[in-house]
Amino acid sequence: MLKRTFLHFPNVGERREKLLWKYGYLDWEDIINLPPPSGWSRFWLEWQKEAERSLVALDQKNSEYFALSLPTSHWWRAIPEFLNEAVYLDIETDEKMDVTVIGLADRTTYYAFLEDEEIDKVYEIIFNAKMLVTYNGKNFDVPILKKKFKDLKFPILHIDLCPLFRRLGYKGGLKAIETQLGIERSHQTQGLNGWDAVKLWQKWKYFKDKQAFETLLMYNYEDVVHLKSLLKIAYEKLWKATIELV
DNA sequence: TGAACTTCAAGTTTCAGGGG
DNA sequence: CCCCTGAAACTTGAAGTTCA
Repeated sequence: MLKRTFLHFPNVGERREKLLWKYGYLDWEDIINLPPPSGWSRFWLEWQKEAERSLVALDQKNSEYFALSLPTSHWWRAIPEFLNEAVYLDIETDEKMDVTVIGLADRTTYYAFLEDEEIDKVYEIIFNAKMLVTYNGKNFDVPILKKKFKDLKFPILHIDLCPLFRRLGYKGGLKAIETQLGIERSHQTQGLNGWDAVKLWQKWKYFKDKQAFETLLMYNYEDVVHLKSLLKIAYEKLWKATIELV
């Protein structure tokens, strides 16, 4: 999808991009190798230069380049290209919005960090990622982490699944969407929400309730790994919706 | 050729919604 | 309980088209 994206070319919006597809210009190579459609020659040289720059950026796996040049609402187009370098993030907090658990996953592994424990490792994992994936993380997880850890560097390419699913017509929060898509929670965490996670932490912190602690970690684990399946589903649906309109 | 109209892209404002 | 952004609707402005 990324290679057939022209929205970052000067004077191209969704309308002209669709027209180009219709005329048979399907990716950056076509822009470089084919002559312009009649009446569009005034744009052609600039667009060819941008197509060249985009090919170089993709070859260098430069996710920042695309995040900075594409409108945020179309960042999802870069998902397949940076899937292997994605980091999935979900945090839990206490009632004062203080971080209690930082849950992270990369392509192969899930990590849970408690409070400030091993924070260097958190910095490293996030710093090395080329794409960040969250649910409502732009409004919640990222601002909270940035406030507490001021020099934590996030990838600019941040896929927040919340607005994407809303655009696809799914109402409600993460758990509601999972139910609609047939993604199941374990028996242990069934029916729990974010506020329950706050209470589980309190039970552990003040009453050393080991069971509550285990449940909290399971809850975070499921939140984080479900992001992986949701990301793929969102991409498929957005891609189909974009192509259908051509 | 120039005035009126059309077509897009891009900038601005407003408000509803999901996280712990 | 408290936290915050983004999409939609509307406006502006540049460039193109039509027609006398």
